[in-house]
Amino acid sequence: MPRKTVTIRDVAQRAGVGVSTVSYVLNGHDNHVGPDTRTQILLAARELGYRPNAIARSMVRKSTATIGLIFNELQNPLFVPVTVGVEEALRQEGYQTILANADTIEAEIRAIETLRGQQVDGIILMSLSRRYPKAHLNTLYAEEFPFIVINRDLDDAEIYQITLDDRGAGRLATEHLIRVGHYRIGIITGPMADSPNHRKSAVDRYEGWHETMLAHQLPIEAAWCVPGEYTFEGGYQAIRALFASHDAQATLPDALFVSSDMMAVGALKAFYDLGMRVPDDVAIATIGDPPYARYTVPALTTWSIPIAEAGQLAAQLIARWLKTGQMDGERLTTLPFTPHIRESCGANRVANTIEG
Amino acid sequence: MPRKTVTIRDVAQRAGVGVSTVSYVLNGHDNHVGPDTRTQILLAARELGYRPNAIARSMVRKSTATIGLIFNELQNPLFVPVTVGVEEALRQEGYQTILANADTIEAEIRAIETLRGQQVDGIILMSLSRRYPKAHLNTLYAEEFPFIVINRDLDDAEIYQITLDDRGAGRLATEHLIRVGHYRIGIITGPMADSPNHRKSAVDRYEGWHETMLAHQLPIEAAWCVPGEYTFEGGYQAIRALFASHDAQATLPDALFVSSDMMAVGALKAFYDLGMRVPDDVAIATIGDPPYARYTVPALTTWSIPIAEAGQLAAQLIARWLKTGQMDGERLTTLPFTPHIRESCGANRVANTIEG
DNA sequence: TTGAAAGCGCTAACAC
DNA sequence: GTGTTAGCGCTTTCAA
Repeated sequence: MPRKTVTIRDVAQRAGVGVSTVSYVLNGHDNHVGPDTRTQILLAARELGYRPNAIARSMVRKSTATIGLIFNELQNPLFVPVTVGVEEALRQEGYQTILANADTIEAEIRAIETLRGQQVDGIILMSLSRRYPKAHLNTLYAEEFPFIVINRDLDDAEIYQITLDDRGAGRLATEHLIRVGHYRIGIITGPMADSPNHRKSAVDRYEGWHETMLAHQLPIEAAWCVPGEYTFEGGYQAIRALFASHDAQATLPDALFVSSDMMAVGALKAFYDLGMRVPDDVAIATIGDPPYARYTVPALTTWSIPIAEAGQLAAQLIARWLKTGQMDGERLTTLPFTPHIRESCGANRVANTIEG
Repeated sequence: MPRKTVTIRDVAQRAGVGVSTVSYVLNGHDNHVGPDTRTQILLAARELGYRPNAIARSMVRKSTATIGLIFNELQNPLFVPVTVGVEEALRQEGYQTILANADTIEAEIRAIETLRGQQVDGIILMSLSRRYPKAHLNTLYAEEFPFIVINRDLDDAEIYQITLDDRGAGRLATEHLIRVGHYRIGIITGPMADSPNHRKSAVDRYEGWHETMLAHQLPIEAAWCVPGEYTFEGGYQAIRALFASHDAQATLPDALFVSSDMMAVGALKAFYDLGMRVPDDVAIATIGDPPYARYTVPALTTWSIPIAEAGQLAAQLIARWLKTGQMDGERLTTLPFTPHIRESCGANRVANTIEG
């Protein structure tokens, strides 16, 4: 049967003391409480099966030790790693995580209201890398409400943000391809500015590739830049378009920066269907390291998205913010991608040449 | 600057009414409130930027409209779909989701305490399919606290549970293989009872395969049953063990029930390395439909785990429980797996024979 | 139709 | 050292 809830009052009564003493002991503010009183109280609490009511505590403390995590696009594969990163880091700092989904800006505004109504101490917003209206964020900021934005294309020097260095990733991947001995390097892009599904990361990765090609004075063929929308299908079709239906005497790239893992898997399938071998006929470098990236044939050489780290960092920052009551340090942190060199770029060609 | 929090009192004052009237109006219990009083109140609330304090409300209502979701193993790929299923369904019912991680039973007990301390209205436990101590669940049950357990090997007729029909899935996959024309069907098993990482699902899937083979009077060779631990490596090694190092005159299976998707990917790679073709040389049916299952070469024929549905159902059940104040209906619901027939079992052999 | 007032369970001055 | 008490912001009798 549902036992009547045990309150601090019951404990006090049972221990034969006042409620405040119980409160002190239970909260560890008991330097000034006699040791036997203390024992009595602890005992009484145990016997009664007392469970502190966090809600009541929150009300007087005006802090709930919970923070809200708002994400848009549940189906986004980045959702897991952020949530994990946030949840773990927050738990270590003594905070609970409340989840809120928000597919649109209106929903986001509503979620923020709800979360604030629930008196969360802070909010972490996990986004697609895309530009959104930001009036509601400015309001939050003006009210000095603690919040951190991850991976949003946000043009604001004041709001605390964590972004991912997609441009750097494009650079690194392209440089790796060059280092390994390629110079005819094409790119399969994600949803660029002209796509309805536009992501800033697609543009950034493209720019990383582009500036690296420029820096190395490598040829940039317009035909070697094919859109793939970050999807398996897109990657597949991009390869078909590039390799299957080309002019017979056209030069083709011998390496590809495929700017997302899903597209890379599509590309792999396309090459398989085309009877071309990766990395022998064409090398592939990509971005994003889902669990299966190491199990494709060949395993993908890729740069992983530091999204769990972003979640973790956001959690730590906000925890510090709440503890110190103010925010210091950089407003914008940009996290680097991590390389995972596997098989899809092959061994170093230059080295091979020398050795063999 | 952080505006001082606006309370119902402020609104009442500004509207020139009592707090209770404001409360009535704000909660829609205003049949008996004069229309202009009503308007005044709404106006005042808007002007002041009033935001109801859910914590304070919870305290008096003794209900927080939040439910806790406890999962063990954050890295479990099933985590996303459950969370999504739970969160979406709960949101529709007007509840918030609080996340809690708990890798061990001790952590689970603690998480339950914390969550109850936070006055969640109910708890959903998402588990590995494994047997755990359950005393703490019995306590919960005895206290009539609303909670639902998903996917735990729980021997209890009273606790509300949702389980997944792994055995049926094993049956379905094996039957499909038979239907398509195979009868020498081996199995790669997951962590069975003898594994330190034991999962009940592994045993169930095995049994599904076993009883189907029996039912069809098909040969069951001990050598065709190889353990793979549900991992890529395990799947890979299992195939090597089975096909690479066999006695020359030994008969080999022409089809395999690979009881998890990850192992199937490992198997695919092993067959590739062995120079064997799937499904031509050997057909593969598997369990679990991660996003990449359709993008492998060949695409996997598989039965997807109804885990999002389980989350959704759990959410709906618990919402109903909370609304009606009691639980009715079945204590145990077992959810079926859904087939995704793709390429790894090949076309129907019998049909091929007839046609060609 | 409306308002005053009594708590919900807890914390933290403040008094003893 | 320990107890009394005043709220935190809200809902909901109960009177008016």
